[in-house]
Order: sequence, then structure tokens, then C-alpha cells
Amino acid sequence: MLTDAARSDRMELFERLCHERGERCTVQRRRILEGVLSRDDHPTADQVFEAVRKRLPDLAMPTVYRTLEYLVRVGVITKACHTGRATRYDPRIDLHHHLVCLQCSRLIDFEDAGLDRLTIPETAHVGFEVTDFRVQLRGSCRTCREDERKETS
Amino acid sequence: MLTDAARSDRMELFERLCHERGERCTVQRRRILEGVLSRDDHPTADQVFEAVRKRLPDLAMPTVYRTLEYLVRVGVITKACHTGRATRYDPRIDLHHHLVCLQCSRLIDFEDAGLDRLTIPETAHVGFEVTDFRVQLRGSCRTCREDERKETS
DNA sequence: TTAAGTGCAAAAGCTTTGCGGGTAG
DNA sequence: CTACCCGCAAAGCTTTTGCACTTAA
Repeated sequence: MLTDAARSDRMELFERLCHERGERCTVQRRRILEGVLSRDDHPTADQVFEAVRKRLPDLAMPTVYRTLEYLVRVGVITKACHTGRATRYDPRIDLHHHLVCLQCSRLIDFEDAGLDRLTIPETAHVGFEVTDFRVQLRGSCRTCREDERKETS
Repeated sequence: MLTDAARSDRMELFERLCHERGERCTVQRRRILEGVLSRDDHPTADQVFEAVRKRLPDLAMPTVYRTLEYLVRVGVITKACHTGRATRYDPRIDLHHHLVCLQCSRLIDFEDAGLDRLTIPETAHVGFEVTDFRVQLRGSCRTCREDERKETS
């Protein structure tokens, strides 16, 4: 979960970038961004919709989809890599890593200085330009392992 | 792309595991597995369906979905982490990494001994059990960069 | 022989599109 | 003012479910 300070920095960054691009900083855009920033999981469009709708009852689903893509384009949120079916958004734009549960598709943020120091190998020979990286540690989360244990016994 | 030898090893592995589990090794299951193994991208269920249907015209979509999940459960293919909407399957079950294009969502296999040697940090304190890992190098692929260059000029 | 697996039809879930009206700048 | 953005309705993909029939073992 982002700190309050980090959240308000990001809101300011958004307002600045939005104006620089000559685009409109609407109530919907601000609330949807706040909606993503106030979560520590990696919400789907639908989860953001349900959360933001509480304070903005007329909000429509297409606005959520359009806005989330817009916020990614502006660079104030990112898309998370996931194994499931619905697109998932990530409030973080800095270097961090994920624990990926292969049973329930849960994504958990994971911080590790050792992983951050990874040297990015050369990818020019395949014509790819690397801007960033993520390490995904795959396995099973606490909840899924506990569920499995119950079933066995 | 897997070599012919690797493909036939995987088919044998599947037949063995399938029988050990007391389940049936049907034509559909074998063809769908072959369908995934003969690609070097990370196909969606629909792409597998279109490819396999050429040799098995009565194949139905629900069979493809059920079978792909089954093949993952048996352990002869894996799910790939992706940023898009449709689930993507990976013919590889060994340690390897991905180049992720943030523009077109393309996933490209990437081999690097340095990345393979990464030491997996401790995750017990968050209750997570790691079985495997992947490094994702994020950026833009050759095709997307060429397209961008065309638009600019 | 017979239970597991398949195809079909239909529903459910996720995402996009087109358009008329509303609003930030 | 007015171009950009929103809400609505509808359509377009992706995935799952229930059931009767088929087939691997």
C-alpha cells in the first residue's frame, strides 16, 4: 500500500502531466486514479468500478476502462502481468517484484534489494529495448496452502 | 520453438502421467498438446483452437479450454504471465525468461545463464512457498519501435 | 462395459464501440 | 464557447456450464 504522501505526490504528477498534454483533469479521472492508488492488491477494472462508484454513483463501466488505459498511457499507473483472464492494474510505477500464486492467480508485492540489483542482460541482438524489469516468484500463497491442507485431512 | 526431440519427449511424459493418474489419453488431448508444443509464441486458447481444428474439424472450443487447464494441472505445459485479456499458455516447463512488450503485449522467450543463477530470496515470512521464478524484461519489441519510427517521420 | 471425456447450445463474464448530451478550460 | 469526455445501450470477445452422446481402457 502506498503512503498518503506517495499518493498525493502521484495525484500532483497526474494533474501536471494531464495539463501538459492538453487533456482534461475530470472528477472521474481523479477518483479512478485515487481508487487504484488506495489498493495494495492489483485490482481489475471491475474492482476499481465497485470501489469508486461508492463516491461517484453515476460512474459508468466504459469510463473506467477508458480511464485506466489513459492513466497507463500517461504513466501514473502500470499494467501488471497476471495469469488470469481480467486485466489487472498496478498502483506502483517504481521497481518492485511479485509473488504469483499459480493456484488462485493472486499477485503480492515483494520488495528485495538483491533482486533490484539484478544486471539487465544485453537484448539488442533480438531487437528489444528494455526499459524496466520485474522478477516473478511463482508458487503458492498462504491461503491456498491452508485450503489444500484442509482438503487432505 | 522446441526441438522435435523435446516435443516427442513431452508427448511421452504426458502419456505416462495421464495413465498414472488413471485418466484418458484422448486424440483431442494429444492434438491440443501438440498444438501448444509446436508454437514459439505463447498462444491463447483461440489460437490453439484454430491450429488444431485443421486436423480435427469437429473440435469444440470448450474442449480446448478444459484440456488446456488439464494439461497445466498435469504439468506438461504452463500458464504465462501476460498483460492482456486472454489467458496465454507456454509450451515450456523449464527455467526461462520473457521479454514483455508493453505496447503490443507480445511475449518473447529469452535465455540467459546470468538470470538463471539468480538466488531466490526468503519468502517464508509472508507465508509464500516459491517453486519457480521468471524474470520479465519489459520494454518495446522491434516491430513496435519500427512502427513508431514510421509514424514520427 | 462404463465412467471419463467430448460436442453442442446457451449463459456468464470481460471489454469495446458509437453516439448524444454534459462540462473543463 | 467548444472540443473533449462521460453515460448509456448494445455489441463483441473470452470463458464456463449443463447435458446427452461417444469412446478409451
